[in-house]
Amino acid sequence: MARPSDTKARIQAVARELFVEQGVQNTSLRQISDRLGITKPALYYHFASRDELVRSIIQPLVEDMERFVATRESGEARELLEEYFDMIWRHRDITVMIVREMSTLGYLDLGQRMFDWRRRLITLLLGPDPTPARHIHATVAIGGMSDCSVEYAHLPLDEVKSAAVDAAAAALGL
Amino acid sequence: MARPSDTKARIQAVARELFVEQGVQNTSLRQISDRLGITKPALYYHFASRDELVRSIIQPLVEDMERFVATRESGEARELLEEYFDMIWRHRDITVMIVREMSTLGYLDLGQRMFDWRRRLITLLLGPDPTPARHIHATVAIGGMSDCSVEYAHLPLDEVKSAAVDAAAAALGL
DNA sequence: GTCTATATGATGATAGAC
DNA sequence: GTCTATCATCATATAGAC
Repeated sequence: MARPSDTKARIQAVARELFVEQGVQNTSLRQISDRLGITKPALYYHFASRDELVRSIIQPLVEDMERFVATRESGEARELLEEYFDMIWRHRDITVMIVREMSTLGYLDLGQRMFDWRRRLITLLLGPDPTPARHIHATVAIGGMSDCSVEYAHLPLDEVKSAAVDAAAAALGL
Repeated sequence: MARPSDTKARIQAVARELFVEQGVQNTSLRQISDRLGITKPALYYHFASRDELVRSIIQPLVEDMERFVATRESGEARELLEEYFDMIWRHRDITVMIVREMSTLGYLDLGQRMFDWRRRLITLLLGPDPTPARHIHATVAIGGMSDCSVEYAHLPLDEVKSAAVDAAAAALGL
Protein backbone atom coordinates (compact mmCIF):
# COMPACT_ATOMS: atom_id res chain seq x y z
CA MET A 1 0.00 0.00 0.00
CA ALA A 2 2.52 2.58 1.14
CA ARG A 3 6.29 2.59 1.07
CA PRO A 4 7.51 0.32 3.85
CA SER A 5 9.37 3.07 5.63
CA ASP A 6 6.14 5.05 5.89
CA THR A 7 4.49 2.46 8.09
CA LYS A 8 5.67 4.06 11.31
CA ALA A 9 4.16 7.38 10.31
CA ARG A 10 0.94 5.71 9.19
CA ILE A 11 0.66 3.96 12.54
CA GLN A 12 1.05 7.29 14.31
CA ALA A 13 -1.55 8.93 12.09
CA VAL A 14 -4.13 6.23 12.72
CA ALA A 15 -3.36 6.04 16.43
CA ARG A 16 -3.71 9.80 16.71
CA GLU A 17 -7.08 9.64 14.99
CA LEU A 18 -8.37 6.94 17.30
CA PHE A 19 -6.92 8.50 20.45
CA VAL A 20 -8.62 11.81 19.70
CA GLU A 21 -11.88 10.10 18.76
CA GLN A 22 -12.19 7.67 21.63
CA GLY A 23 -9.50 8.48 24.15
CA VAL A 24 -6.13 6.88 24.70
CA GLN A 25 -7.06 4.39 27.38
CA ASN A 26 -10.07 3.38 25.35
CA THR A 27 -8.13 2.52 22.20
CA SER A 28 -6.52 -0.88 21.83
CA LEU A 29 -3.61 -1.89 19.67
CA ARG A 30 -5.99 -4.21 17.91
CA GLN A 31 -8.16 -1.32 16.76
CA ILE A 32 -5.09 0.45 15.42
CA SER A 33 -3.74 -2.52 13.53
CA ASP A 34 -7.18 -3.38 12.18
CA ARG A 35 -7.72 0.06 10.72
CA LEU A 36 -4.30 -0.16 9.08
CA GLY A 37 -4.92 -3.62 7.68
CA ILE A 38 -1.97 -5.15 9.51
CA THR A 39 -1.70 -7.33 12.58
CA LYS A 40 -1.08 -6.39 16.16
CA PRO A 41 2.44 -7.77 16.51
CA ALA A 42 3.52 -5.78 13.47
CA LEU A 43 3.14 -2.65 15.59
CA TYR A 44 5.81 -3.92 17.92
CA TYR A 45 8.35 -3.83 15.13
CA HIS A 46 7.96 -0.04 15.02
CA PHE A 47 7.29 0.75 18.67
CA ALA A 48 8.74 -1.02 21.67
CA SER A 49 5.51 -0.69 23.62
CA ARG A 50 2.11 0.92 23.67
CA ASP A 51 3.49 3.66 25.89
CA GLU A 52 6.17 4.57 23.40
CA LEU A 53 3.54 5.00 20.69
CA VAL A 54 1.46 7.25 22.95
CA ARG A 55 4.49 9.34 23.87
CA SER A 56 5.54 9.80 20.27
CA ILE A 57 2.16 11.34 19.51
CA ILE A 58 2.13 13.74 22.43
CA GLN A 59 5.75 14.82 22.01
CA PRO A 60 5.23 17.63 19.46
CA LEU A 61 2.83 19.42 21.80
CA VAL A 62 5.14 19.00 24.75
CA GLU A 63 8.09 20.39 22.81
CA ASP A 64 6.13 23.37 21.50
CA MET A 65 4.78 24.22 24.93
CA GLU A 66 8.13 23.91 26.64
CA ARG A 67 9.77 26.07 24.01
CA PHE A 68 7.02 28.68 24.26
CA VAL A 69 7.21 29.20 28.00
CA ALA A 70 11.00 28.93 27.95
CA THR A 71 11.82 31.42 25.20
CA ARG A 72 9.25 34.24 25.51
CA GLU A 73 9.97 37.25 27.59
CA SER A 74 7.61 39.52 29.41
CA GLY A 75 6.39 42.23 27.13
CA GLU A 76 3.29 43.27 25.25
CA ALA A 77 0.53 41.19 26.80
CA ARG A 78 -1.87 41.15 23.89
CA GLU A 79 0.83 39.92 21.53
CA LEU A 80 1.61 37.13 23.96
CA LEU A 81 -2.05 36.16 24.16
CA GLU A 82 -2.24 35.99 20.38
CA GLU A 83 0.87 33.86 19.99
CA TYR A 84 -0.32 31.57 22.74
CA PHE A 85 -3.68 31.21 21.07
CA ASP A 86 -2.01 30.27 17.79
CA MET A 87 -0.14 27.51 19.53
CA ILE A 88 -3.00 25.94 21.48
CA TRP A 89 -5.05 26.15 18.30
CA ARG A 90 -2.46 24.12 16.38
CA HIS A 91 -2.50 21.41 19.04
CA ARG A 92 -6.14 21.64 19.96
CA ASP A 93 -7.03 18.01 19.25
CA ILE A 94 -4.20 16.61 21.34
CA THR A 95 -4.93 19.13 24.10
CA VAL A 96 -8.49 17.88 24.37
CA MET A 97 -7.21 14.33 24.44
CA ILE A 98 -4.82 15.10 27.28
CA VAL A 99 -7.23 17.08 29.39
CA ARG A 100 -9.86 14.42 29.00
CA GLU A 101 -7.46 11.76 30.12
CA MET A 102 -5.17 13.44 32.60
CA SER A 103 -5.41 10.73 35.19
CA THR A 104 -4.75 7.94 32.75
CA LEU A 105 -1.79 9.84 31.38
CA GLY A 106 -0.62 10.71 34.86
CA TYR A 107 2.36 8.47 34.45
CA LEU A 108 3.66 10.90 31.84
CA ASP A 109 3.51 13.71 34.40
CA LEU A 110 1.38 15.69 31.99
CA GLY A 111 -1.10 17.09 34.47
CA GLN A 112 1.71 18.66 36.47
CA ARG A 113 3.45 19.95 33.38
CA MET A 114 0.36 21.63 31.95
CA PHE A 115 -0.27 23.25 35.29
CA ASP A 116 3.30 24.47 35.28
CA TRP A 117 3.06 25.84 31.73
CA ARG A 118 0.02 27.85 32.69
CA ARG A 119 1.71 29.16 35.80
CA ARG A 120 4.71 30.34 33.81
CA LEU A 121 2.46 31.90 31.20
CA ILE A 122 0.70 33.85 33.92
CA THR A 123 4.05 35.02 35.20
CA LEU A 124 4.84 36.28 31.71
CA LEU A 125 1.56 38.17 31.64
CA LEU A 126 1.53 39.56 35.16
CA GLY A 127 5.10 39.43 36.38
CA PRO A 128 6.17 37.52 39.49
CA ASP A 129 3.96 37.42 42.57
CA PRO A 130 0.68 38.73 41.21
CA THR A 131 -2.13 39.12 43.72
CA PRO A 132 -4.41 36.08 44.00
CA ALA A 133 -7.19 38.09 42.37
CA ARG A 134 -5.10 38.96 39.32
CA HIS A 135 -3.95 35.35 39.12
CA ILE A 136 -7.57 34.26 38.93
CA HIS A 137 -8.33 36.86 36.27
CA ALA A 138 -5.46 35.46 34.21
CA THR A 139 -6.78 31.93 34.66
CA VAL A 140 -10.15 32.97 33.31
CA ALA A 141 -8.41 34.58 30.34
CA ILE A 142 -6.18 31.65 29.49
CA GLY A 143 -8.61 28.88 30.40
CA GLY A 144 -11.36 30.62 28.47
CA MET A 145 -9.19 30.80 25.36
CA SER A 146 -8.38 27.10 25.65
CA ASP A 147 -12.07 26.32 25.75
CA CYS A 148 -12.57 28.30 22.56
CA SER A 149 -9.89 26.36 20.74
CA VAL A 150 -11.88 23.27 21.59
CA GLU A 151 -15.44 24.43 21.22
CA TYR A 152 -14.95 26.20 17.92
CA ALA A 153 -12.32 23.78 16.62
CA HIS A 154 -14.19 23.44 13.33
CA LEU A 155 -14.36 27.18 12.56
CA PRO A 156 -11.68 29.19 10.72
CA LEU A 157 -8.90 30.38 12.98
CA ASP A 158 -9.27 34.13 12.36
CA GLU A 159 -12.96 34.17 13.23
CA VAL A 160 -12.30 32.60 16.61
CA LYS A 161 -8.97 34.11 17.47
CA SER A 162 -9.75 37.82 17.46
CA ALA A 163 -12.87 37.45 19.58
CA ALA A 164 -11.19 35.02 21.97
CA VAL A 165 -8.17 37.25 22.43
CA ASP A 166 -10.38 40.31 22.91
CA ALA A 167 -12.34 38.55 25.63
CA ALA A 168 -9.17 37.32 27.32
CA ALA A 169 -7.68 40.79 27.26
CA ALA A 170 -10.86 42.20 28.79
CA ALA A 171 -10.81 39.57 31.53
CA LEU A 172 -7.26 40.65 32.28
CA GLY A 173 -8.34 44.26 32.48
CA LEU A 174 -6.38 45.33 29.40
CA MET B 1 -18.26 -2.34 60.34
CA ALA B 2 -21.11 -0.06 59.36
CA ARG B 3 -24.82 -0.58 59.47
CA PRO B 4 -25.71 -2.98 56.67
CA SER B 5 -28.00 -0.52 54.95
CA ASP B 6 -25.15 1.97 54.68
CA THR B 7 -23.11 -0.26 52.42
CA LYS B 8 -24.58 1.15 49.24
CA ALA B 9 -23.65 4.68 50.26
CA ARG B 10 -20.18 3.57 51.32
CA ILE B 11 -19.63 1.97 47.94
CA GLN B 12 -20.64 5.20 46.23
CA ALA B 13 -18.33 7.25 48.45
CA VAL B 14 -15.32 5.06 47.74
CA ALA B 15 -16.10 4.79 44.03
CA ARG B 16 -16.42 8.55 43.81
CA GLU B 17 -13.06 8.99 45.48
CA LEU B 18 -11.33 6.59 43.11
CA PHE B 19 -13.10 7.91 40.01
CA VAL B 20 -12.00 11.45 40.79
CA GLU B 21 -8.47 10.34 41.66
CA GLN B 22 -7.79 8.03 38.75
CA GLY B 23 -10.59 8.38 36.29
CA VAL B 24 -13.62 6.20 35.74
CA GLN B 25 -12.27 3.95 33.02
CA ASN B 26 -9.12 3.47 35.00
CA THR B 27 -10.85 2.26 38.16
CA SER B 28 -11.80 -1.39 38.50
CA LEU B 29 -14.48 -2.93 40.66
CA ARG B 30 -11.70 -4.84 42.36
CA GLN B 31 -10.06 -1.60 43.55
CA ILE B 32 -13.36 -0.41 44.93
CA SER B 33 -14.14 -3.60 46.79
CA ASP B 34 -10.57 -3.85 48.09
CA ARG B 35 -10.65 -0.38 49.60
CA LEU B 36 -13.95 -1.22 51.26
CA GLY B 37 -12.70 -4.53 52.58
CA ILE B 38 -15.37 -6.53 50.81
CA THR B 39 -15.29 -8.71 47.70
CA LYS B 40 -16.13 -7.85 44.14
CA PRO B 41 -19.36 -9.86 43.84
CA ALA B 42 -20.72 -8.10 46.92
CA LEU B 43 -20.94 -4.93 44.83
CA TYR B 44 -23.38 -6.65 42.53
CA TYR B 45 -25.86 -7.04 45.33
CA HIS B 46 -26.13 -3.23 45.49
CA PHE B 47 -25.66 -2.31 41.83
CA ALA B 48 -26.80 -4.29 38.82
CA SER B 49 -23.70 -3.33 36.85
CA ARG B 50 -20.63 -1.14 36.82
CA ASP B 51 -22.51 1.32 34.63
CA GLU B 52 -25.29 1.71 37.14
CA LEU B 53 -22.75 2.58 39.82
CA VAL B 54 -21.14 5.20 37.58
CA ARG B 55 -24.48 6.72 36.70
CA SER B 56 -25.56 6.94 40.33
CA ILE B 57 -22.50 9.06 41.07
CA ILE B 58 -22.93 11.46 38.18
CA GLN B 59 -26.68 11.87 38.65
CA PRO B 60 -26.62 14.72 41.23
CA LEU B 61 -24.61 16.91 38.88
CA VAL B 62 -26.85 16.11 35.93
CA GLU B 63 -29.97 16.95 37.91
CA ASP B 64 -28.56 20.23 39.22
CA MET B 65 -27.39 21.31 35.78
CA GLU B 66 -30.66 20.42 34.09
CA ARG B 67 -32.62 22.26 36.75
CA PHE B 68 -30.38 25.29 36.49
CA VAL B 69 -30.67 25.81 32.76
CA ALA B 70 -34.36 24.87 32.83
CA THR B 71 -35.58 27.16 35.59
CA ARG B 72 -33.55 30.39 35.26
CA GLU B 73 -34.80 33.23 33.22
CA SER B 74 -32.87 35.88 31.37
CA GLY B 75 -32.13 38.74 33.67
CA GLU B 76 -29.30 40.33 35.54
CA ALA B 77 -26.21 38.79 33.99
CA ARG B 78 -23.82 39.14 36.89
CA GLU B 79 -26.25 37.44 39.25
CA LEU B 80 -26.55 34.58 36.81
CA LEU B 81 -22.76 34.26 36.59
CA GLU B 82 -22.56 34.12 40.37
CA GLU B 83 -25.22 31.47 40.75
CA TYR B 84 -23.66 29.44 37.99
CA PHE B 85 -20.28 29.68 39.66
CA ASP B 86 -21.76 28.44 42.94
CA MET B 87 -23.11 25.40 41.18
CA ILE B 88 -20.02 24.37 39.21
CA TRP B 89 -18.02 24.93 42.38
CA ARG B 90 -20.20 22.46 44.28
CA HIS B 91 -19.72 19.82 41.61
CA ARG B 92 -16.15 20.67 40.66
CA ASP B 93 -14.64 17.25 41.32
CA ILE B 94 -17.21 15.39 39.24
CA THR B 95 -16.97 18.02 36.51
CA VAL B 96 -13.24 17.43 36.19
CA MET B 97 -13.86 13.72 36.09
CA ILE B 98 -16.38 14.06 33.28
CA VAL B 99 -14.39 16.46 31.15
CA ARG B 100 -11.31 14.32 31.49
CA GLU B 101 -13.20 11.29 30.36
CA MET B 102 -15.75 12.55 27.90
CA SER B 103 -15.02 9.94 25.28
CA THR B 104 -15.14 7.07 27.71
CA LEU B 105 -18.42 8.35 29.09
CA GLY B 106 -19.76 9.01 25.62
CA TYR B 107 -22.33 6.30 26.07
CA LEU B 108 -23.97 8.45 28.72
CA ASP B 109 -24.30 11.27 26.19
CA LEU B 110 -22.56 13.57 28.63
CA GLY B 111 -20.37 15.41 26.17
CA GLN B 112 -23.40 16.47 24.18
CA ARG B 113 -25.34 17.42 27.29
CA MET B 114 -22.58 19.59 28.72
CA PHE B 115 -22.24 21.34 25.40
CA ASP B 116 -25.98 21.90 25.42
CA TRP B 117 -25.98 23.25 28.97
CA ARG B 118 -23.35 25.77 28.03
CA ARG B 119 -25.25 26.79 24.92
CA ARG B 120 -28.41 27.40 26.92
CA LEU B 121 -26.46 29.32 29.54
CA ILE B 122 -25.07 31.57 26.84
CA THR B 123 -28.58 32.14 25.56
CA LEU B 124 -29.59 33.22 29.04
CA LEU B 125 -26.69 35.65 29.14
CA LEU B 126 -26.91 37.05 25.63
CA GLY B 127 -30.39 36.28 24.43
CA PRO B 128 -31.12 34.23 21.30
CA ASP B 129 -28.92 34.52 18.21
CA PRO B 130 -25.93 36.39 19.58
CA THR B 131 -23.24 37.29 17.08
CA PRO B 132 -20.45 34.71 16.78
CA ALA B 133 -18.07 37.18 18.41
CA ARG B 134 -20.28 37.63 21.47
CA HIS B 135 -20.78 33.88 21.64
CA ILE B 136 -17.02 33.46 21.83
CA HIS B 137 -16.75 36.14 24.51
CA ALA B 138 -19.30 34.23 26.57
CA THR B 139 -17.38 31.00 26.09
CA VAL B 140 -14.25 32.63 27.45
CA ALA B 141 -16.24 33.89 30.43
CA ILE B 142 -17.91 30.59 31.25
CA GLY B 143 -15.03 28.32 30.34
CA GLY B 144 -12.64 30.51 32.28
CA MET B 145 -14.79 30.28 35.38
CA SER B 146 -14.93 26.48 35.06
CA ASP B 147 -11.16 26.38 34.96
CA CYS B 148 -11.01 28.40 38.16
CA SER B 149 -13.30 26.01 39.98
CA VAL B 150 -10.77 23.32 39.12
CA GLU B 151 -7.48 25.12 39.49
CA TYR B 152 -8.30 26.75 42.80
CA ALA B 153 -10.45 23.90 44.08
CA HIS B 154 -8.55 23.87 47.36
CA LEU B 155 -9.06 27.58 48.16
CA PRO B 156 -12.05 29.05 50.01
CA LEU B 157 -15.01 29.74 47.75
CA ASP B 158 -15.30 33.48 48.39
CA GLU B 159 -11.69 34.19 47.52
CA VAL B 160 -12.05 32.56 44.15
CA LYS B 161 -15.60 33.44 43.29
CA SER B 162 -15.49 37.22 43.33
CA ALA B 163 -12.35 37.43 41.20
CA ALA B 164 -13.58 34.77 38.78
CA VAL B 165 -16.96 36.41 38.35
CA ASP B 166 -15.32 39.82 37.90
CA ALA B 167 -13.09 38.46 35.15
CA ALA B 168 -15.99 36.69 33.46
CA ALA B 169 -18.06 39.84 33.55
CA ALA B 170 -15.18 41.80 32.02
CA ALA B 171 -14.78 39.21 29.26
CA LEU B 172 -18.47 39.65 28.51
CA GLY B 173 -18.03 43.40 28.33
CA LEU B 174 -20.14 44.10 31.43
C1' DG C 1 8.54 -6.20 8.00
C1' DT C 2 4.83 -8.87 8.69
C1' DC C 3 2.83 -13.10 9.88
C1' DT C 4 0.67 -17.19 13.17
C1' DA C 5 0.42 -18.82 17.58
C1' DT C 6 0.59 -18.24 22.24
C1' DA C 7 1.71 -16.65 27.12
C1' DT C 8 -0.04 -14.05 30.83
C1' DG C 9 -2.93 -11.26 33.32
C1' DA C 10 -6.86 -8.19 34.31
C1' DT C 11 -11.57 -7.20 33.79
C1' DG C 12 -16.89 -7.42 34.31
C1' DA C 13 -20.11 -10.64 35.48
C1' DT C 14 -22.65 -14.99 37.24
C1' DA C 15 -23.80 -19.37 40.09
C1' DG C 16 -24.61 -21.07 44.19
C1' DA C 17 -23.23 -21.96 49.22
C1' DC C 18 -23.76 -19.87 53.77
C1' DG D 1 -25.50 -9.55 52.36
C1' DT D 2 -21.42 -11.49 51.65
C1' DC D 3 -18.70 -15.22 50.38
C1' DT D 4 -15.81 -18.82 47.09
C1' DA D 5 -15.23 -20.36 42.67
C1' DT D 6 -15.47 -19.75 38.02
C1' DC D 7 -16.40 -17.94 33.12
C1' DA D 8 -15.77 -15.50 28.89
C1' DT D 9 -13.48 -11.72 27.01
C1' DC D 10 -10.19 -8.65 26.16
C1' DA D 11 -5.75 -6.49 26.84
C1' DT D 12 -0.38 -6.07 26.16
C1' DA D 13 3.34 -8.48 24.86
C1' DT D 14 6.63 -12.23 23.04
C1' DA D 15 8.60 -16.33 20.15
C1' DG D 16 9.71 -17.80 16.06
C1' DA D 17 8.53 -18.86 11.02
C1' DC D 18 8.63 -16.68 6.45
